[in-house]
Amino acid sequence: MLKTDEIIRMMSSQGLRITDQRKTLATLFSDTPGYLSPKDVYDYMGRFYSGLSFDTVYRNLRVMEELGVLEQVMFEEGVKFKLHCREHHHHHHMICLQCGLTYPITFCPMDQTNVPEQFKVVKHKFEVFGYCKDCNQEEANVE
Amino acid sequence: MLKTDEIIRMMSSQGLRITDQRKTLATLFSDTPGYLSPKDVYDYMGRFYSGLSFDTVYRNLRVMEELGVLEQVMFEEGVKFKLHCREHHHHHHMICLQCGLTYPITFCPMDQTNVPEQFKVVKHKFEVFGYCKDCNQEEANVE
DNA sequence: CTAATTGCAAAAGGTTTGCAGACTC
DNA sequence: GAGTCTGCAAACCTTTTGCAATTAG
Repeated sequence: MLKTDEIIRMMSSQGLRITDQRKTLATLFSDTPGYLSPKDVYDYMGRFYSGLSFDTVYRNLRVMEELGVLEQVMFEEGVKFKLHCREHHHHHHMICLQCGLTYPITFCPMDQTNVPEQFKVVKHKFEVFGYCKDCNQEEANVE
Repeated sequence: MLKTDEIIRMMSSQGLRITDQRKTLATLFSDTPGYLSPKDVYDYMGRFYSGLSFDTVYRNLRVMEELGVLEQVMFEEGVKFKLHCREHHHHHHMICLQCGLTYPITFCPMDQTNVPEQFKVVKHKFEVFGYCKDCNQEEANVE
């Protein structure tokens, strides 16, 4: 995982200015193991910046994504962001529906997929959703 | 694939009224091998109904989805619809980025995925994107 | 004839853009 | 000091909702 100051350094080296908000964003994402929606980010940031506006959050998410610090994924509920994986090998994710935590899946199903003769594969998506150890337990306790 | 009159019958048997628009919708989807966005549908329908409104398109897409005639999938570009697969077995899709055509993939990667001890899997997604035979050829011709 | 469907208008989300003042480097 | 970033306001796009008129069964 990227640490806060690595993120800061990445942004700074690209000519971006390091504002308080961006520091807080860097900390937020380096402390969060999973995906965050723009609203999640806005709510979190709002606790520290009273006059915070949604557009700034969006702008910073975009900037950080274009820079390769964050990666963006489309869920049923909308767009979410997380730190860009630093894994060197191609991999997929197992994602907790409760807390957003992700585990890497090293196995890639493409290796075993029969592609029709003239179909040119460009990309693929393999995602597993469920409840992680902790969230599973919580759920069990509630019942 | 479902044929137009099967779709009509399904809708009718659920107490839905069969309007001209719904007949056209049924035809559109039974003739389309792939995914359509609400806008695609609206544009197509608009050619036949001058006063067409977007909300009616949405309402009908929703109704047909709730009825199980259509299935809805989230792509990067937004929501899209296609005829609900009638395949009996669980399967995945290979999707053409150009024309939206889908091929079924019978192989399911979940069988070979190592799930961490206490992770409870709820659902998964495996999709392959690329260009189908026809669109591949077109692309080749353009170059 | 009755209830479902449609178009219109308007609202509700989510996301983007232009601008002037504030701030980083 | 120059140029970037921020908040504000407003625009934009997609999707939903309430209502009265229309239409299918």
